[in-house]
Amino acid sequence: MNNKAKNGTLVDWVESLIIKTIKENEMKSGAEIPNEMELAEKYEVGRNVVREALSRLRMLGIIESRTRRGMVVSEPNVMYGFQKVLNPHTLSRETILNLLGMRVSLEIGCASIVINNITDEDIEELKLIVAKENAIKSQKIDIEMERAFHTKIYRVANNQVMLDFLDLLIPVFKFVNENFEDFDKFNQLVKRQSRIVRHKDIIPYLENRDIKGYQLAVEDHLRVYLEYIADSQKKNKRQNHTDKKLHF
Amino acid sequence: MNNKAKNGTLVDWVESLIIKTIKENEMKSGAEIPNEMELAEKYEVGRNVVREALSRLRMLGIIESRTRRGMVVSEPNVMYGFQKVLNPHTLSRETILNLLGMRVSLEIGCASIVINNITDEDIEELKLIVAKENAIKSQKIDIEMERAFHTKIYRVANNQVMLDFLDLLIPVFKFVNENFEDFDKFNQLVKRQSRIVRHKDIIPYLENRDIKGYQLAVEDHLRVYLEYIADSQKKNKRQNHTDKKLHF
DNA sequence: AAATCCTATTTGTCCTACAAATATAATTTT
DNA sequence: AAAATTATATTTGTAGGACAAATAGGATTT
Repeated sequence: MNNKAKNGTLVDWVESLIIKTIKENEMKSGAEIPNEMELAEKYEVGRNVVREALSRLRMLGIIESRTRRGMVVSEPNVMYGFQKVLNPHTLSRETILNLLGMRVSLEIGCASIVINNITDEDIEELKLIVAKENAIKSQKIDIEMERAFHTKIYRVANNQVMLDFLDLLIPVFKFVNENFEDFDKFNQLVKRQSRIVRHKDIIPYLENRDIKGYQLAVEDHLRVYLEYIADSQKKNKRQNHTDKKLHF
Repeated sequence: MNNKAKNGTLVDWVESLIIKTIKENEMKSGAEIPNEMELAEKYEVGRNVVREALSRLRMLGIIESRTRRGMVVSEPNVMYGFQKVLNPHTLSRETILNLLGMRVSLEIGCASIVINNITDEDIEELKLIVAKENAIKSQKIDIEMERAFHTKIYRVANNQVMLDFLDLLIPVFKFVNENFEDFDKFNQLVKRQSRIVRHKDIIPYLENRDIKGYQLAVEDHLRVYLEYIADSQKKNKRQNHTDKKLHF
């Protein structure tokens, strides 16, 4: 087992080899992985190196390990690693805008799936959420209601991965609202043009199972973001600076 | 620094503390992180534990480290961790279908962004791809062309994260085509209904900057998947089994 | 002032040791 | 003989020491 660490570290190398083995052998969830000492001998590295590599896979949920019982391949939650990376403060403005774009696209794009799946009870639930939304005027609770509404929609789409993904994006959205100074301008601009489509305006399309109407309504509902993204892409600057304060 | 490892391992605990610190202090890319020994002392754990935790963050791109220069926070590629987890053989059928659904939704949903951004040169490029596609009849190259076309579309959307995401999904799509026995049925069913929309059928809508038409065309282009997803969600079985062969 | 060398620091790797958990084998009890 | 108990061995989790490689920063020489 030579060809060690061509460029990166031994840990990177071992990690890639283990992943490669799992993929190439088409190992399924439950398949056993050799213990740490065996792997260390096989790859001719120290046990620490193997442990670091395995620790990474363990974090992603690719493997599981329990004392004395050894390690097995496991089915990861595909969004688990993603979550740790979604820190708006470390992401570039560009990446954040890209994520915004994905959220908007997903919501518009899943229209036909939503319409196909939605039941009358689902619609009743949505109406309830909207009713609460209208009753309370507080801005902060508004965000919670916004979330409740969209979560319900994704749940109708019957897509847990998408639900997880979009749930992780909520803090990113919040961050844009609170920290991107130029965003508020767009918010007010769109308001002035009175193109605002609220949740309650969307519901009729769901009731009529009108895919195109629903799609247009959602698009208008998310208009602010679409405009903001379009505008930002032109400028395409970075809003990211380094900082060397003492944090720990 | 008590409250050690309530439930998980020390490594999990330290990992979460470091991530927490980075988030709560709003540390930006470039901010310095204490060295391994300091962290070990701070959290009252061995250096190995700290190293494993840091190794995980390093893998995700959350931090970078160079000998003697210490470690700094860095901007991760948000899709880097995702990539390692996307092994169709370990994912459940349900998750794979969810991913299919996301791909389809993204492609339909980014229509307005695409139409807004696309230039005449982009359209010429797409025509070139389609021309090649028509010239060659081989199935295998077809997949490459399929990829080239969609990659170009996402590139027009000017969204690198989405491009990365969908690029990672390509092997998953391939897997569905090759390994989900019931998928071929749908393929042929849709073909029989002659609802097939090819890439060349899509291009006119782009030329006319017709968002709705484009959206419908893309939806039809991906009809197989929509139907397949809808059908599978009804059954919602698992197609995942354990396997204990010797792989290493 | 510039170039060179030296030293201290920090990450990367290897190693040994032991605790905790637990699967398996050995022993005792019924 | 079967069941329950105990003992043993194995494997992961953690700690800590040692050293190599790289290199930032200071000391020395040119």
